[in-house]
Amino acid sequence: MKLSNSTVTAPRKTGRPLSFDRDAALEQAMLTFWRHGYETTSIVDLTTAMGVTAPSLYAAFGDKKRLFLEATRRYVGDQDAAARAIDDAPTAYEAARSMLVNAAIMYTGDTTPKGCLLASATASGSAASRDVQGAIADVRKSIAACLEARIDRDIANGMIPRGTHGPTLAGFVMALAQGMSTLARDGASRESLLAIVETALGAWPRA
Amino acid sequence: MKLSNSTVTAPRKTGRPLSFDRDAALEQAMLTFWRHGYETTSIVDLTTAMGVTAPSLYAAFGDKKRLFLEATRRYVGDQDAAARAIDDAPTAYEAARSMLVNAAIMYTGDTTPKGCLLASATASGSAASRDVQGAIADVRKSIAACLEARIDRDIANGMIPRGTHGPTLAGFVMALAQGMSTLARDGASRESLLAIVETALGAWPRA
DNA sequence: TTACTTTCCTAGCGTTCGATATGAAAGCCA
DNA sequence: TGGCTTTCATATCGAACGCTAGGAAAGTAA
Repeated sequence: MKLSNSTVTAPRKTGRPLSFDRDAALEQAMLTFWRHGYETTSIVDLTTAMGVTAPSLYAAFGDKKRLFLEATRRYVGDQDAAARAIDDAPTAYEAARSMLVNAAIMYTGDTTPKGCLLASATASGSAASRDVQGAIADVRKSIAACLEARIDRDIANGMIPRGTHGPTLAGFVMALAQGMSTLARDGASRESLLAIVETALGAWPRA
Repeated sequence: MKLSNSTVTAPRKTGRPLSFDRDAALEQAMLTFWRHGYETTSIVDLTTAMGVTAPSLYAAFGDKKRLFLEATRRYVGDQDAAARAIDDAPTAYEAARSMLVNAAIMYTGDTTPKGCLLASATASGSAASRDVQGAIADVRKSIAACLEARIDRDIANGMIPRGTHGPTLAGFVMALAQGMSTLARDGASRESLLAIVETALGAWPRA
């Protein structure tokens, strides 16, 4: 299941070359949105973090909304390995486990903001940014659908009891992952989140 | 365990009386912050919803920050019954269950915004509002502490296996509650959240 | 060198932000 | 009635917002 779209940037042939590393600037933008959210990050916050002036930002990324969506694709791309792990895991249980463990680790990095960009950056916002909120919600839903599909495979294979409701089990894992983001933002340690994951997996349906 | 502070408003003796219902205006402010978040709600949004001009808002509530904190106290007050239910529940299991069920119901009301104000209103924000984010985090932590104390009682009473780690179990319940807010914002139905709660409770430690 | 293309920086656009000065209006109390 | 207190509506304030016009600068292509 595909979670991210890759943007192919056409190489320039003439004209003055870019004086900054577009990829590194996007990384800084992603980190800034991750830390401070979409609407609550200003253009000045971004230009400061990216080391770029406002006109350069707009020339390279369009506008604030498109920069955020591209930063989000980059963030999700960091989780593509986890997405493949969902499909390729030996069982849906192992898929959910690795997904939650990876989340616990990613939310508590030393060199990155705490929590999850998808959980916090558009958790609230004005009516003017409803489209952006919806775009991030769609990313969450695609992850849930990926997990749900893996769970349904195990239900069909009999590795999960027949009576199990796939959407509920997937929703349970998603809710836990999103909620762990709040705990991480509140200062929870990586170990405490990993312990919560182990406890949560006790709810996995057994034959 | 106490979760909210009540503000006693001294009754006026002289002067022109208030032309609006302060309590009803606060209710509308609370609903607006609930729907759109703290920083992403403007003063114009508030004055429109409250039916009050800006100078009246500032005279009655101080400033935006104090209005939000008072609105938050009002929101938490709506959950005081649930907080007492935690302490008075026959078991920690029943406390967690009623807390999660109440959350699922509260997050999916027909006449209120979806999700949880405590989970979304300050999920992200600029550095300028770090104090407000911290205040809301403290409310979350006090709820977690309340639940954790109830769990510890059951561990001491032997109603929960001795090896159980109270903070982890409380954190698990908190993470689920916070994460269900995201699902509710994404359109999850009340029934789906209640089903997730039932699944999650399968992780509760058994003797 | 001379066009041509593209990015660079400076400065500032119009709008919205949170918050307020000001004086009239509306109630108590003498 | 005449103070006195407090709230009212009008009209902003300076700062920050997202965004861009305009011309110099730096590269390629002829």
